Amino acid sequence: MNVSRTARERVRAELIREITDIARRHLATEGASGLSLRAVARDMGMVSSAIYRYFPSRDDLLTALIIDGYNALGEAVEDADAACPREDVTGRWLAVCRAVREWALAHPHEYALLYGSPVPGYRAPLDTVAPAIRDTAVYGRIVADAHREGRLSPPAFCPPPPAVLAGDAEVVRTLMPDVPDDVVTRAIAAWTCLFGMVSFELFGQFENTITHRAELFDHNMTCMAALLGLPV
Amino acid sequence: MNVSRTARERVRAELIREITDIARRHLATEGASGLSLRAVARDMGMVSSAIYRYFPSRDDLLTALIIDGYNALGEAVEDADAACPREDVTGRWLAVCRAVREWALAHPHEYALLYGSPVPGYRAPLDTVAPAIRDTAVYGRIVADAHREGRLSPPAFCPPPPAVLAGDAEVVRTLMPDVPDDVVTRAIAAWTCLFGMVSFELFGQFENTITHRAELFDHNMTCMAALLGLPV
DNA sequence: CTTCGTCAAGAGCGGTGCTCTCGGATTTTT
DNA sequence: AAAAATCCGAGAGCACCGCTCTTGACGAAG
Repeated sequence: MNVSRTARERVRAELIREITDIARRHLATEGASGLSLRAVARDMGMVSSAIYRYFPSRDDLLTALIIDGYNALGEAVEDADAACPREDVTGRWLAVCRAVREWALAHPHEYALLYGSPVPGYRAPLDTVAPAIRDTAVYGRIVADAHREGRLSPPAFCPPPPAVLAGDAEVVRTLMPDVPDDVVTRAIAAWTCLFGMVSFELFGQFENTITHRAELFDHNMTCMAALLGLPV
Repeated sequence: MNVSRTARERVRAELIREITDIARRHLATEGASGLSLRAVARDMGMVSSAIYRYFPSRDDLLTALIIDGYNALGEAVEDADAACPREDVTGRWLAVCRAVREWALAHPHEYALLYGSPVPGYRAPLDTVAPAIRDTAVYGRIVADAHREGRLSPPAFCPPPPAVLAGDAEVVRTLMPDVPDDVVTRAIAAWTCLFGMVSFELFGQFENTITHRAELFDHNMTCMAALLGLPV
């Protein structure tokens, strides 16, 4: 009965994969709010109600796409990091930045789903948090490596972080062990600046202003590396 | 005939104002995608088709809300800047940062409309660009003032921006006259970091991680001031 | 062979943006 | 003052949406 059950399960898993694939294609062309179960069903030659056998609601389909998106971005970031020599911490940081930007440019609607305005009424389930920090985990490893190997010399012009942030820094340190508080806050600043740049570019804030976006991005991320204390 | 014409025009203008007010209320409670012309019409005791006499499409209503939002944020930023002594450039920068964050926290859905994922299929008309840069214009004035009065001493650890960015810097300089290229790129970095922080906080990226958000925000914006070369 | 769970299909509910037409009111012109 | 042009609200209607419920077919399990 195990084999027969897996027979049914297999076709079911196959259909789920096909639904998410088509949904991702729709997402790429129409955006999150244009994702319609009926359209997906139409593309599959199914009747719309049949989709509900596999995804109980539109939000559940969205959750699947969000998890896939986080994993895709996380994998891109992991690959970019792995392609660098481990001791070249600045190169790894820049590679991660570029990987985020390039993945976002290649999948704008998926990026918007992950880092743009939250979908109203949608509450991200807990299954999303693990994939959501794959990229951040890579980043934390880079900072931790740089710190452990003594390659981190943060410039002294920043005031020390207030003591009240120590608790939050403790939480962040689970991703970048042993890193001191002031480096933690700068790491957050650099990370938010990275996503701020990508979001500005993708969401149209650079329209009619910035034309050489890759160059500006690289330069600003290099400045952020310097702010972090990485050798530039 | 002028007075009679304005009679009609006046009730028309009044209705337009009432529609946008109700729409803004709906936007605040349901978000952009929950904004429905029929619901607005229902709230006004009107029939849905009547709304189209005043806004030819949902996108036009959205445009009105976007323009209002940019103006509200711009005004908040202008007020915050004006409340500071003109020579306290660092204080003005911090006041602007806090004004952006506080306005965003008070009007999350409007902020999402302005700086979040673009509404698919929606193309912002040209009327939005002037209100859209009110806040940036204030920022530019602060940087320009600081530079003109010799209060800007950018730390030397950043590499100079590549020459290819000179053209873009020229465009940005319309908002911050006479500022050198390297300060322009840092100014962009600080500005994107500001909105990156606000977006991260508002869009849920700090969930389960950062609890003292105002303190982290202030500290990071102070670091950005230092990066810019403002006295800290 | 019968029972039971799974599934596709269809009808239907209430909602959406948007269009069109039809009268009535108002304004403008003659 | 009468006639013409304009504006406007109401209603019906189209095609779409998410979602629910029922029905009937099919295959696996006892």
